[in-house]
This record gives sequence, structure tokens and C-alpha cells, in this order.
Amino acid sequence: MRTESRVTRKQVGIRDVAAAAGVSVTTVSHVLNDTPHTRTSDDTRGRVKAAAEKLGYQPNRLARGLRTQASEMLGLITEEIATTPHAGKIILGAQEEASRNNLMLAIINSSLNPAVDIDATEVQAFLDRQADGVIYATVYHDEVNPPEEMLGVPAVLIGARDVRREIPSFIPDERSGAASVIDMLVSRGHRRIAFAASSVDVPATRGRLLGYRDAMLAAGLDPDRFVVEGEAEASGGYDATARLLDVAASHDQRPTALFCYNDRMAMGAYRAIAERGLSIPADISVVGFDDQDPIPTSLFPPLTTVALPHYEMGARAVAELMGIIQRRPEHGLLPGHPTLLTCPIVHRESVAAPTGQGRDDSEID
Amino acid sequence: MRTESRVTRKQVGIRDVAAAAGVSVTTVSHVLNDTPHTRTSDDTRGRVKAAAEKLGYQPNRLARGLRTQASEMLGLITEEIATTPHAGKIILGAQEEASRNNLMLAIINSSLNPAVDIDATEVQAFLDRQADGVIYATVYHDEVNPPEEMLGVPAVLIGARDVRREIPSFIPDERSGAASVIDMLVSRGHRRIAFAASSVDVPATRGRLLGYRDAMLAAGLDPDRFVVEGEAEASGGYDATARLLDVAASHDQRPTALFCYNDRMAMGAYRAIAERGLSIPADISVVGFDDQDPIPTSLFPPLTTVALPHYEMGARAVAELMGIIQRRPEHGLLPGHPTLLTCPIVHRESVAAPTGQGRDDSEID
DNA sequence: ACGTTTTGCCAAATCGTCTTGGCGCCAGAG
DNA sequence: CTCTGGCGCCAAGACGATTTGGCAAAACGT
Repeated sequence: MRTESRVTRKQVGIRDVAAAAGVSVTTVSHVLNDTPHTRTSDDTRGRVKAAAEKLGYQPNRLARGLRTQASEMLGLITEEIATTPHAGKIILGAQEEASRNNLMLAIINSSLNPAVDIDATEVQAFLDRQADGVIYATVYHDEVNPPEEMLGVPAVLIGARDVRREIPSFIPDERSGAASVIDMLVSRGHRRIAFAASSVDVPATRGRLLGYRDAMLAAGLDPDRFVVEGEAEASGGYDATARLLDVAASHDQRPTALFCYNDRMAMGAYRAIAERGLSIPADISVVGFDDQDPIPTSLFPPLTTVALPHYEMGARAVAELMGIIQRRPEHGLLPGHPTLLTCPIVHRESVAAPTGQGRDDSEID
Repeated sequence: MRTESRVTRKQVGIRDVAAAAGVSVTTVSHVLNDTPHTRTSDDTRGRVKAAAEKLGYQPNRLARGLRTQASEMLGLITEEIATTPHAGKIILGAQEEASRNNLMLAIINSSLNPAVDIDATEVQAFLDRQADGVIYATVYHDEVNPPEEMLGVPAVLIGARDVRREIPSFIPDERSGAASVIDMLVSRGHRRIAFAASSVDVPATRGRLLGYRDAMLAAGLDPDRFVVEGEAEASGGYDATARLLDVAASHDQRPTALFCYNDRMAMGAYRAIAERGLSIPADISVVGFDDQDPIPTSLFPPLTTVALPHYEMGARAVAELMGIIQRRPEHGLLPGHPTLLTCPIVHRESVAAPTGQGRDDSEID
């Protein structure tokens, strides 16, 4: 026998409020929604509001949605929540921004899709439920080809741009994030700055390498000499760093700073460095990328790294959706031009000025 | 000027299908929903289905929900998606199970709440939207006091049990997870097994310590001799392990295995061990807890650890909710008895048999 | 041939809200 | 006194599905 303490709560409807306030449902609706172009005396307004308050009235969103053709729900489709470390932050950003706008955020997880074509099924699921807007977040794509369905509804892309340039998108500015690291290192006095690049072909590897080379060139430094490549994992970082250090003929040849493609590689780099009796940051500064919890704070010394704007992408995507839905003129414009979000450096303790030494051979002129 | 390619798609309704099939909307509804106790000729059924198919008809869920008093949406409230590493897996499990049942999963993030009382606001938000059920997931609680609102709707708790024992819950079986590690270690021949405990007072620290002691006692080993305590971070693991190793007068006194409260502490332990010239697992085996991505696979050697059943908790919670909603008799029973989900050991490479040595002094009899 | 089922389908009510159009009343103007 | 125009409120009609109750026609039994 099931315990029947679980009473079906009796929902109070707009009729109940109307009855309690001694007015019609029309008036209740007008008062509670502040409907423009309607007049109601202050006395009546007061009675209605009091009645609604006392009864704890909350409008039935399904009914309201049916009438207004708006579900007050946004849909977020994300590729492999589980495998991509920071999707949680995207969800968080989107959810909080949605709450601020009094919307609900629903989520569908999509399997990782190597192709550019987005599967229409998930989008359709949201359309069936009359989502007011849809966000599609991808991880490892440059461009993505959204299904027709997404054009019929306010939509925003996260992490990739639309091949047809019809849907607005938000993507991290990996390139300038990487460049800012080199700038920072240079400003601290480093000249021999190595880069442990990734060997997988995703937008992030290209962007970060480009940023490294941009900044090295801008600083008048050789953009190729200290580039090593490895798998984007701790083991790859270890191998790459080992090669980098062992090839250096002497102390004067050794890089004084190492920028790693990501935090996992940096973690491997720490081990390779420690094994050689070197210390961070005294002998060599190390910088990571991703700010992938819990690595940076668990390493010793804590790792200076670059954070991805996950939270911001989620929040901005929702904000953009709101703009499109409300047809505010500044939104939905020029969707072909993706919005680049900056990746800020998170300063911790793995960077220091290089130990003093004169002019060095890595400058080019 | 906004590009007006964004056409408002014309939704096909049940009327359109009815017209196309030359029947009434009633019949269309009956056919498409397989409504019991209604008769329709095979011929008609065929025509209706064909018409629905051809028009790509999808019922408007809001309208359906309004009529059937069911939104086909479940609400998940989770404390601090961002700060708790694995909440993503809970969401994933819940979402996939929801999809299997043709339900949508909506999410609200709640701020971390040190008190036992659940804030009613978030629950209310879901009730307003006529969620068919609500899941509340907490991290650092033993017990939780759900608001009245949650009793009026199918509800399930994750990670904590209901003080009033009215709402079913799913929680990880930390205690036996910890015990199974010790059993495993003992079966490999270890006798001096240390535990690096956590110093914060959460259910997990108590459960894991209890499990360690249970199993040590059961194996006839001293459950107190090798317990050290530290902050539940890499630094705490480093400190605790350093103390543990430095106190050992000789090689014969040193533990041959170290079980850490969590993977972050294990990460610190790795460093302390390496600094003393010891190697894992040859000199000492190490086991973590949490299977917190990306630590276990980024460490060298890869860390053997215990996984938390996050995905399963999410999925089971949704399944339970379905059972309650459909009033299947086996569900919603005995909610006072939380369901313990097992924490499986994930074997990697940080465990080996201890290097041979005879009877040792840590046995008690 | 004449009731009685059974079969196949449908009209209308319903869910709870928003929204359109209009109706009575009172005040001020003519 | 009548007319006019604003003010304050409401009745009724969507919205798009499900569900209830019933009505013809066909099938069956005698």
C-alpha cells in the first residue's frame, strides 16, 4: 500500500482569484500582467493583488503558453556533456541568464558528432515542445551546418559558426588568448618561450598555435624554434617537454618559459621538469590553457593558465536569444560575424621572470 | 534591417491532418494516441497515419499538456553545477533516461546551501510550470528537509535522504566503496594500508573512513595506526603523505599501500612519494576516490580509484520518478530507506602487490 | 421483417489563460 | 434634459489538443 500523504495539491486558478476579489477573470489577467491600454482603478488593483497573494496564485504556464504561443522555455543542446570538461559552466551560464529572464532552460545531450551537419532530431524535440529558442553548443568544430528547422526559430550557436552565416554564434578567442600569454611572458623578460602544441586537428590547436606565432613574431622572436608537439594529454605534455629539455645543449639554450596547449599537457610538463631536477618557476615558467578544474590548483606550484569563457558563452547565448525573440534591433544582425569572447589569463604561481642573463640568440632581426 | 529569411514556420495542427485524411479531429487523436476503448477501421487508421506522416504533424505539447494535466517535463535542481565536478554526469544520466521516456529535462541551478532546509523557490518554479516531477540533487548533505511543495508532486532526492523519510532518495555507498578498496588491497597481499582521511565534516569523509575501518578490522588489521588526516586537496594529500612517510622509522614500518580520501589528495600524495625517491606502485600502491576527471588518467602511473555512481543516480532518479508518476506499485514505497548505489573500483596502474616480506607487526589478534 | 448489438465515427465540452470588442455609468457640455 | 466621451469592467472567443457521450449504419439474431 502506498502512503497517501502525497495529496494532489489543488491548484488555484485565475477564476478563484477573480471570485475572491469579486471581479472578472479578465480584470485579474489585466492587473496581474500589467496589460497596457487597459484601465483599472487602484482600488480594484489592490483587491486583485491581495487576493492573488493570499491564495498563492501562480498562473498555469501551459495554458498561458498555449494562448500566447510562447513556452517561456529555451532549449540547450550540448554535445557530450560528460566528455567535455566544462560544458557544466556553459549550462550554468545559460541557466542563470535564463532565470534572470524568467525562462526555463531545458537540456538535451547530443552524441559527439564528427560531421558538420547537425542532427535535426534534437532540434525537433525542442520545436515540438514549442521552445522559444534553441542553443546548440559544440566543442570540436569550426563550422557547423544547422538543419532547416533551426532557421524557423530563434537560434544561437556556441563554439562554432554557421556555414551559411545565418545563425549568430559565440566562440572563444583562442588566438588572442594564446597571444596574450606570450605578451605577458615577454613583458616579464622571457625571450626563449617554448610552445607544446597539440597534435589533434581541432580549431583550438590551430588558434592557439597561431596566437603563439603572432605574438612571438610581434616580439621579434623566432616563432618556430621552440615549438614541440604532443598528444593533448598529460603523457603528450611529458614527452614533448622531455624532448624540448633534452635537446637543449646547455643552460643557455634551454627555454625559460613553456606554454602548453592545455592544462593536461602542462601537468605532464611538470613531471618532466621535476624529473630533471628543475624547478618551477625558478628555472622555467609554465603556462597552461583551459583552466581545467581541478588541475591548476592541484598542481604545485599552482598553474597560471588561460580560462575559457564557458560561463559567458552560455549567458551571452541566452541574452542574444532574448534579443532576437523580442526583436530588439541590435540583435540577430550580421550573424555571419561570430562574436569572439576573450579568454582571460588566470594568474597563479607558475610564472616568474627568467633568471638574469644577457642578450640571447633567439632574437631575430 | 534584420534579414527576414527567418520565416515563422507554419505549424501543422491536428485539424490539418483531419482535413487531409477526411476524418474528424477526434478520430485523428484516437488513432495517433492509440486511445483504448475506441474502434477505428484499419483503412481509416492507415489514412490518418499517412496524412500525419506526410504533413509532418507533431502535436503541440502545450495544448496536450493543458488538457492532460501533464507537461512531459521533469525538473532537476542541482546545487552548484559548476563547483561540483561531476554534476554533469548526474545531468547526463537524468537527461538520457528522460529522453528514453520521452520527457524533457529542465534544469535549475541552486546556490550551495549549508542548511538542511531546501529553498522552496526553485521547487516552486518547476511547479508553476507544471513539471511532472522534481529531482533535488545535493552534494554535501546527509539529510535534507524538503519544502512542503515537494510533497505535492512526484519527487526524488539525490545525494541526501529526506529527514521526514517521505521522499525516496539515491545516495552513493561510500562506505562499502571504501571497504572494497581495502579488501582488494588485502587480497593482493598488503597488510600495512594507510588512509589519508579528509578533515572536512561531510558525509563522504565519514563514510569512507568507516569503510576503511570496517575492512581493516575484518582483515584483522589495526584500523588506526596508519590513518593520517589532511585537507581534501592536493596540498592536504601532500602534507599527510609526507608525515606518513617521514614518521616511518624504517622500510619495514612504512605502509605498502595508501588509500586517499579523494583523487586530489592522491595527486598530492604522488608528489610526496616522488620527492622521497619512492616509486608507484613498486614501493607503494596508491588508490584514490571519486574518479575525478581528468586526474586519474593524467597522473603517472594512471591512478586506480573508486568511481561515484553519478550517471546512475541521475538515471535511477528519473526512472523512479516515472514509476511514481505512473503509480506502479513497486515505486514510491518505503521512501525512508534510501537506495545505496555501489561505487565501483576503477582499476588502473597504481596498485601492485607489495614487495615480498614476511609476517608483519601490524596484524592484531 | 424487426429489434438488438456492434462498429465506426464525430460534435461538443474541456483544460486555464490571454485578448478582443463592447457595455453601462457618470461627468461635463450644449 | 439630452448628448457625448472617457472610465472601469466584463463576456465571450481564441489557443490546440484530449475526452465524453452519442448517433447513424451495418451486422446479427429470430
